Amino acid sequence: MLTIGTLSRKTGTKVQTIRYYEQIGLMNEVGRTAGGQRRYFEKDLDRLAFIRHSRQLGFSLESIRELLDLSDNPSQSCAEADSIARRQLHQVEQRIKRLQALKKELKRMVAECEGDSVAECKVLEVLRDHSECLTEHNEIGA
Amino acid sequence: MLTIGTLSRKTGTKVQTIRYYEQIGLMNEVGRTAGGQRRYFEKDLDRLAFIRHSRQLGFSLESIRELLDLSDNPSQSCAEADSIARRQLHQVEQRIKRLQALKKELKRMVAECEGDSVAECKVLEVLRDHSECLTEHNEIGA
DNA sequence: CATACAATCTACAGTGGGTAGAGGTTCAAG
DNA sequence: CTTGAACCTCTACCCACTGTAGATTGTATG
Repeated sequence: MLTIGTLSRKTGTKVQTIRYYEQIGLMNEVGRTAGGQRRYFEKDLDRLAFIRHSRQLGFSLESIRELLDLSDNPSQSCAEADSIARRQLHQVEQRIKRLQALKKELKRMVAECEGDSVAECKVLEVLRDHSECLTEHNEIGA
Repeated sequence: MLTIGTLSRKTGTKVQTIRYYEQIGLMNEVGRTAGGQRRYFEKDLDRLAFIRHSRQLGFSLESIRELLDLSDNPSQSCAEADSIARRQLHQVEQRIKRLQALKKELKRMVAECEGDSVAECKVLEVLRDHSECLTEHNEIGA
């Protein structure tokens, strides 16, 4: 029987976060002591570790919910889990692309800035006038 | 005199968002018609364009607030604006690094998955056991 | 057995950066 | 003068947590 603090330490998840996962139905509701404190089994620890690892790989809680459902039903096809992972991979690749465009633009901005007063600051000038940009970049909504 | 809708169209910013920027003090409060509708000048349009462009480059609203302050005081040193931009560049580079680690791990996961039932799904297996990962990856808090 | 104190509990508010909707009013064209 | 698009305020919601207040419980030690 594990306390919530033990789960927290073993998975690097804040106690609040574990209770939050329970609240949104990602972690199961578990048994309580007479005094009302949560007590966990090893399987709960495994589930939490799965969740945290998936989060570290950037999966949304919704995707994780689907993955957990699949994991709970071992006779189903693997194709769906595969497709969720591919979707995630695609998203990560898109984000990298966008960030690389940003990086390029920021580098240029910083490199060209050599003025001493704000009046001739290249950084501010570029921000003022989008037309000075070489690439399309749109981080908003990334 | 420009309406909020005109600003919205010219900058690609939702009307709600412009009002939100006013609410948090990023856009100035502007004059109103007798009926209470906002009316803007060109300088407000410029300011909004600056904000949107900065957002597209990934700057936080807090950073943008600083940049606007600098821009409003043209006699100050350029160094601070430069440092904000460098900080942003650094953040973008860090995010790219993290995402590339994720991409690598996801690619491996997807590539190795050839089982047909969930029981032997490599994707789920990797998620279950972090020790199967080659790289450190931590998207959480990115 | 009593006490101290860390850990836990619930409930609610706040983060960033907006977005959506209800329900009402104003502006400008015809 | 009527119509209808655009505007107004206000509130609640999104994601994935995080922080705080104030009360209670569990456990180690004297």
